[in-house]
Amino acid sequence: MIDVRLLRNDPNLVKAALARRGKPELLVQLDTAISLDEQVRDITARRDTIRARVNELSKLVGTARRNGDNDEAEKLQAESRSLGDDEKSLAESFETAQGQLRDVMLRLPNLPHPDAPDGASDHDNPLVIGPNQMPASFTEYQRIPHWEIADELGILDNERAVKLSGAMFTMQRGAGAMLSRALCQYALDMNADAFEEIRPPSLVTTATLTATGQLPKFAEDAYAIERDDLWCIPTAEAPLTSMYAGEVLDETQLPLRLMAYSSCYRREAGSAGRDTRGMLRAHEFDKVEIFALSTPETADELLIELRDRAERLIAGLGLPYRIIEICTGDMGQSHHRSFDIEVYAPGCDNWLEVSSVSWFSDYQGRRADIRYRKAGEKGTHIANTLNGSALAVPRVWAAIMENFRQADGSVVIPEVLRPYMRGLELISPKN
RNA sequence: GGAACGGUGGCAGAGCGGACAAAUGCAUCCGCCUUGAAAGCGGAAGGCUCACAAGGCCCGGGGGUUCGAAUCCCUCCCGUUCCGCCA
Repeated sequence: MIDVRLLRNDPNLVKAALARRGKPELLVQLDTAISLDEQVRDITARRDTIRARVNELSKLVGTARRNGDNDEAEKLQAESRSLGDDEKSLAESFETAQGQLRDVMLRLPNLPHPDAPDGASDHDNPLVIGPNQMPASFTEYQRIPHWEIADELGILDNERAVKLSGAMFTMQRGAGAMLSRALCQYALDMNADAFEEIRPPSLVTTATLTATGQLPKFAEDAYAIERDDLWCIPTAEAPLTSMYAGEVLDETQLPLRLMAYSSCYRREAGSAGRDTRGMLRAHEFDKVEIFALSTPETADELLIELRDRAERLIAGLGLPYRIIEICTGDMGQSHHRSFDIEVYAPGCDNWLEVSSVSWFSDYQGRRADIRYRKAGEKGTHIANTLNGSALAVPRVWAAIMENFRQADGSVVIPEVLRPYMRGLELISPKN
């Protein structure tokens, strides 16, 4: 959520920042929020005046009763009772206006960082790093899509996955399954120097998904378990962010670095029919997420740290990659500033988004109510959140297939993964 | 899932219709004392809203009764113990 106070005190600044997202309807929503806020404050003032009088009268009633002055008490009670009706109706108006304001605020996206590049769509995302590790040319035998390669190797069995769960579910087997697990272990081990490993729940409450911004606006994209009022996490970002929800941390605890392996569940409601083959888009996939809670002062450095860590993983695998920055028109709702790492897959002839690293300023922190206290200072501040996919398994898996395929059809396993694959160096059709 | 008992400040824990933002202890901070510390003595400290003050709100969440609710009633959530089920 945007800070309502900022909206109140400097509406033009907020308008200018949101305008950069290039969606005129946002400015209309903004005006709605501003007028609702005025309403709420007006009602609050009137309601509180009445409450103050009722509290005062109640005290007087108590005194009168103790002194045995029952006539006076009756009189005061009558006055208080009549105020009660006004209070009640004002309290109801307050609830209504407050609810409307909250709903509008929850749906408003975050303000882009001043340094985030302007742009209308993903075509305007500037290249920041790379392409790196790009070979001069690709061979014919690398120009095979991974689903064909994997099929030939017998390590991907999507037909049976569909039998079990329906379209857009995948299933790896044998060395393919081992490769998925190896990628996760690799990502976790490479960040264990600074990040505490968490194994979070995969099912979370509505409040948890609201804190990160998936709800209420993007409910269609998430799997809901209605009977128990739970949601399947679309990313470990959700549970990691809400771990400290409602808590007040000490500034010395920050930055707080966490990482988690989890399965991720996405309905992919808006992308039916896209990337249906292979591993590029699935309802369930594995990912290792890295996450940080920080003060606003250190957040920009942390963003680069997280990006560097994600880059190091991809570089370590020897895959061709590049890093782009997300422009204002392509930014996610909660994002303040954001980078994507893309890997080139010669078989698909495509740059695949394998990691997204973002800074959320205090947008999620406010929704989750995560605060910190500075030593020797009164009051609390909202924490900043940052996160990034350290490694999203399926697309990296696919890129490994296509980049490291040999003339004989076998696929070389990147050296860094071999310790996690019982020493296996090569996946060949015989395995 | 069933039963019983609980949920109060950083922690422990009293209060169980009116003077309660809430005793007391521990912890914290500031004085005094001391060479320094401990002990002792005295004092200060909750959060949110808010330019500030005033006012309002906060005793697990929500609703109700009442002139007035931490306190009574309903409901939900969570915890502990016992039973049931179970990897």
